[in-house]
Order: sequence, then structure tokens, then C-alpha cells
Amino acid sequence: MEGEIGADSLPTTGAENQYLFWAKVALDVPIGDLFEYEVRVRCEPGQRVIVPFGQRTLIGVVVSVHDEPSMASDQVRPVMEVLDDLPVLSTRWLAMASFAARYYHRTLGEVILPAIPVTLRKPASYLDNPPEKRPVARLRKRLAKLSKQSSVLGTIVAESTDTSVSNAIVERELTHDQRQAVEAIDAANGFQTFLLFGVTGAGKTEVYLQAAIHVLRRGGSVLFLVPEINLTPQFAAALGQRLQDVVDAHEVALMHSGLSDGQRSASWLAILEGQARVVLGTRLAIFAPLPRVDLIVVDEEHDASYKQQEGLRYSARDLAVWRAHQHRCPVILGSATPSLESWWHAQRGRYHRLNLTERALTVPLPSVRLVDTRRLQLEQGISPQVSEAMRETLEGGQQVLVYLNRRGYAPVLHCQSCGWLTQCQHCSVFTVLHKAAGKMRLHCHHCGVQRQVPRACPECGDQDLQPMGRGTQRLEEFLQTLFPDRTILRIDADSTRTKGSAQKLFDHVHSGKVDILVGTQMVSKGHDFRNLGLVVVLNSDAALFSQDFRAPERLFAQLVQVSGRAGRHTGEGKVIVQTDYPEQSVYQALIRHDYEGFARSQIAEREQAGLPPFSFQALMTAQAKELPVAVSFLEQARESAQTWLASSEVDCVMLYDVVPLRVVRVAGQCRAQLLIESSSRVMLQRLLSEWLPELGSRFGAAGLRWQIEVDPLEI
DNA sequence: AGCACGCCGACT
DNA sequence: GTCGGCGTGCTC
Repeated sequence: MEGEIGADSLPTTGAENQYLFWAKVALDVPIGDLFEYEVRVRCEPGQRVIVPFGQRTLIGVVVSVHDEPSMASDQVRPVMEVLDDLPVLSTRWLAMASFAARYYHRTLGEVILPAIPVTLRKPASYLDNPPEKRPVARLRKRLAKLSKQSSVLGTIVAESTDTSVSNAIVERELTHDQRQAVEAIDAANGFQTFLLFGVTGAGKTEVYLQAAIHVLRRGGSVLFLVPEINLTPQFAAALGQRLQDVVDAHEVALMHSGLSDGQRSASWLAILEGQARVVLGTRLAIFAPLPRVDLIVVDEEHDASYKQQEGLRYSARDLAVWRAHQHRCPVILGSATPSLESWWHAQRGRYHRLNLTERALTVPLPSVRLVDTRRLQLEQGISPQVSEAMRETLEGGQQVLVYLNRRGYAPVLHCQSCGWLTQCQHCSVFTVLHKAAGKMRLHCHHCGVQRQVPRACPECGDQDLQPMGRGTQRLEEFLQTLFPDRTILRIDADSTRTKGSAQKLFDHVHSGKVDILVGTQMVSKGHDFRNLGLVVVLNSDAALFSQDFRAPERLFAQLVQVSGRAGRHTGEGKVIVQTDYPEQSVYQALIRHDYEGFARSQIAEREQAGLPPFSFQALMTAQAKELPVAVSFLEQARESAQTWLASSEVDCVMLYDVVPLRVVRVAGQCRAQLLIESSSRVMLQRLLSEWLPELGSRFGAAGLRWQIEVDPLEI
């Protein structure tokens, strides 16, 4: 595919004054594909241009240049300005964008332009400024200043003085497994995908770093992807510390959505110009315009944050593999609980699995115990076993983490006499009771609307409204009555709303001033709590009965992750999971620390049911004010796909029934979906590329919006 | 997606 | 009388 871009291009002859060519330009619009413009100055693929488009002025990227127009000349308008203040985007980079556009069924411009920092794609920052005030001129000044001081790497290192991260940094002798892994990666000749499989504490980071150091010593470039940069301070710290000897500070660039536009542009420019050869970032960093790539690392490859859930719905992990192939270099996917897709590829030999079985830390894995809650008298959702274990741990001077993946005070408020439940007016969900500054309010977790708690039931007038179920706030409150002398801290999306507050709360935990930590998913990632002796998991059963076939996989990964927080340093970590279904394979595998067994049973189920990785899916969703509008659009779409399939004699594509989403209405919009599945990725893609383009115009009703997602994660 | 044009309702 | 609602049509 690489040859596709700029194919018939690169005009080199002709006197400047006679220069007249036609450029195909990618624009950030969801229609058409490329737009053709006349150019009278030298211009090549990968350059940005300012062009008129309808009534507006846009910045686009030239994809190819031709010496003949491909349409009537009265339809073609001239380019307003060719921007030559940046190195051109490479053919390789454009080819990756082109692949992503085709694979995820978006226009090329919708892939290319969002990958460019905003100031560099806003016409106003060029047209409204004199040359010396244009963005790139400013950025260069900024970069010059930055490389004199210590820049990104320095910042990472400075931030890592925190004792909590020191563990990850210390260089120690590699275990046998680690050495083998590093050697295998070093020996990779060109493209190869490695699945680095190892439990928490097995030292995956050390393997990444060693492999990276070898590449960097040879003058190469490395791209590191992590799920969420602010949740992995250890990783950034370890990287900063350990790479200090191999690269200069200005050779490291960060790329994530938390950066200000100025910072992001500076990183982007440093990468594009070849100055930065280490890029550390979140999923969007897969689009970093590196001139060369010699190693890609995807840490926690199973993590759902690698999948963008809006706009271009790409999987950074999958694109990482594609990009490594393109650059003929190795890619390391690391995880303690790999995605079943990756695991399956490794089983089949497409990926090369590297096992880290010994723990690099001399500490054993935590012991996991299931508490069967079916016949137990629970107090506020807590079993006697749990409160006893908590007491013991606290008396032993260690911290306890209580994990409850449900924020707020209670999931719903309910009328004792008629059974009425508080619902959101705009969404088909119950509103969650929240307590802030001692006052109760009802929040909708889907649309964000808040309202006051009614004094009485609007249905029957009864005043006896009671909270039902428990969220982190109520749990915190109850635990305080259970352990009145202990300090309890709650960490969830509500307690960390303001910027930087999460870090402050975590620091508080690390300092040892907190005895009991109550938290949601947020606490399960990355953080290395030095003195955590016990992890209690409450209320995780719901995921067992989810419609989504990936729910068990996600639950298992989540439980392994949160369990891994216990006893990382003391070596006597305990985990207790309260459940009504202790016999479920997810839990059974968890107590045996048996990912492989779990994966085997899941793979068998998937194969039986013909689900991914044994098939490929695309999910079409539609939304409208009225559910029937969305449903009937999808029905018609389904019908036309059926017709296409019949006429093309493709029989390996299956169209599921159109169904409303589990939460039908969000913010006043009703949603429905159509799932498409095929045993052949090629056939699925063929259907999509022939069927999608004609859809919008044919059945698009007013107020209806739809989108397609290839390889959806949540169904 | 934006942005303009166009044709019907409640306001200084 | 006009300001403004959003339907529909177009963008190389």
C-alpha cells in the first residue's frame, strides 16, 4: 500500500513561472475522499496547504501531485498557500494514515488532520500572523529554549524523586527469563510481534528498557505506548531514569492528551524533525510522525484505552503491529493478562510468546481467597470474614484496599411503599445518589445531569425514600463506623475531579497516613502501594452476566490487576473476593493465578460460538430522538447489506438482528445497533467498503446519526 | 462536519 | 415588521 501515496507525482521540471499542477488534498471533512486543487508553486506530497473549501478556508495535506487535472477545470479552485515551514509528512506516515482510513472507514483527512497539533492546522494561525509570528517560528524558539534546559526527560526524572516509584527504577540483574526475552527481541530480524507475558512483578518494564537501550545505542528510535500516562508515573520515571545514559534530554518526547497545545506542538515538531528518538505516549502517539521506528512497545496491551471510542475508532495496539510491519522492526506487546486476540495469535505462532515466569521481585504472588456470600449474613455488604481480615491487616500495621467499581453513595434511591426508583429524565438509567459536602443529590452517570433529591415519592407521595445498594461513598461511610480510629481515603472519579488532586490523594496513601483506601478502577492501575497487605473486592459479580462476550475477559484482567496491588513489597499480600458465584471459572482461575487456563476455556467458548478471535466484527450504531427512527435506519441498512451479499455471493458474512442498546436512551437520544460478523476479515471489509458509501444518502432521515466501528471492543 | 440559504413562529 | 428556529444542500 505504500506506493499508493504520491504515486504519479513529484514534478521536477519546468520553469517556476510556468509551474502548474494539480494536487489531491486530504481535508478534515467526513465526505468525499480527496479534493483537487490547482497549484502554481512547488508542492509535494506530505505538505500542508491552505485551501478554499465551500465558504470556508481550511488547512489540508497534499497526498499527490499530478500534471493533468482529473476533473473539469471550472470545478477546480487554486490553492491559496503552500506551507513549507515544516518537513513534509513522510510517505510512510501517509501510508499508515491511508491504511487506517481504509480499515476504519473514514476519509483520509479525518485520520491525517487530527494527528497534527491544532495550531499547525488552523488557517488563522497562518493568515492572521506575519511570518515571524507564525506557529512554527514560535515553536522553534520554544524548542531551542527547551533543549538548553533539560526538557521532557528532565521533567520526568524530577517528578520521579517520589519514593513510591523507586522500586521500578533500580537496575538489577536480569532473571533467566528476562535475559532470554531481551535476547529474542535483539535477535529479531526485521518485523516480529512479541507477546511478553508475565505476572505483575515479573519485570516486563526491565525487558522493554533493555530492548530499548540496545536499539537506542545503535542510533535507533523507540515508540513506547502506555494506557494512560498519568496513571503510570512509575513507567515514565523508570524510562526517564534508565534512558539518561543513552539519550539526551531533548531526544525524548511525550505525547498524550494531557499536554497543552503548545507542549504537544513542541513534541510533535521535535519528533517530525528527527530530534526526538524516544516517544512515550498514549494511544494517540501511534500517529507520532517519527522518521524512523526501530522498536515499538505496547505496555498493558489488553487495556481498553488503546481503543479510541469516538471519531476515528482505531486500536492503537493493532496499528502498532501494522506500523512495526511497515518499518520492519519488532513490536513488544506486554501484559499479565493479554487480550484473547493476542493470546490466540501467540498460540498459533503468528506472535512470538515470551514468558516471564519467575518473579523478578523475590516476593510471592498474593494469596487469593473467595468468600461465598450466598449463605452469609452481610452487614452493609461486608462479610464477617472480610471485616475480620481487615482488622488483622490493620493491626499488623498494613494498609487495606477495598475495591468497589461503583461510585457515588448508592446506585439508586427507591420508594419503600410503591417501589418507584429514581430515573434520569434524559436517559434510560437510574440516577445515582451522591453525597457532596453532606448533601445528597441525584446524578446521572450517563449524561451528567444532577438534580435534587425529591422530598417524597412522585408516584405515591410516600416520604420513605431509601438508598438501595452501595457505592464507594456509602462504603467509606460504613467502614468509618466499623473502624472509627482508622483513616479512610476514597479515590474515585468524584474525589479526584479537580486537576492534580488524584496525585495528591495517591501521595497521601504512599506517605502511609491512610489506613484504608476505598476505590474504583482508578486505584487498580499502575500504582505501587508499598504497604498494602490486603485487597478486598466487592460486588464484581455483575460482569458475569453481561451481554458482552468480552465481560469475563475484562473482569479477569481487572481482578488480576487489583490483586497485584497487594503485598508487592512485604510478600504477604492477601486478596479476598466476595462473590455469590465462587464456582465461576473467572474466580477459580484467579485463585490459582492461572491466566493460561482461563484463556484456554475462554478461547474454547469463543471458538464454539464463532466469536472473535475466530471471527471479525463491525458494529453499526444509530441514534435519533425516537427509537424507531434509529431502528428503521438500521433495518434498511441491514436489508441493503443483505442484498449486496446475495448479489456478490458472499456467504461468510452474518448480519445480526437490529437491537436497541442496553441503555437505550442517553441525553435524549435513542440508540440501536447492528452487529456484522464474518469469518473472513477480507469479506467483511469488502462489504463495508461497497455498502457504507451509499448508505447516508439513501436512508438518512433528519436528526439521525450513525457510525461504524471496526473491531468493536464493547458490544 | 460546517456554513449558507430559505421559509415559518414570537418578540423589541 | 425582523430575529432566529433548524431543514436541506453543497463543498475540489
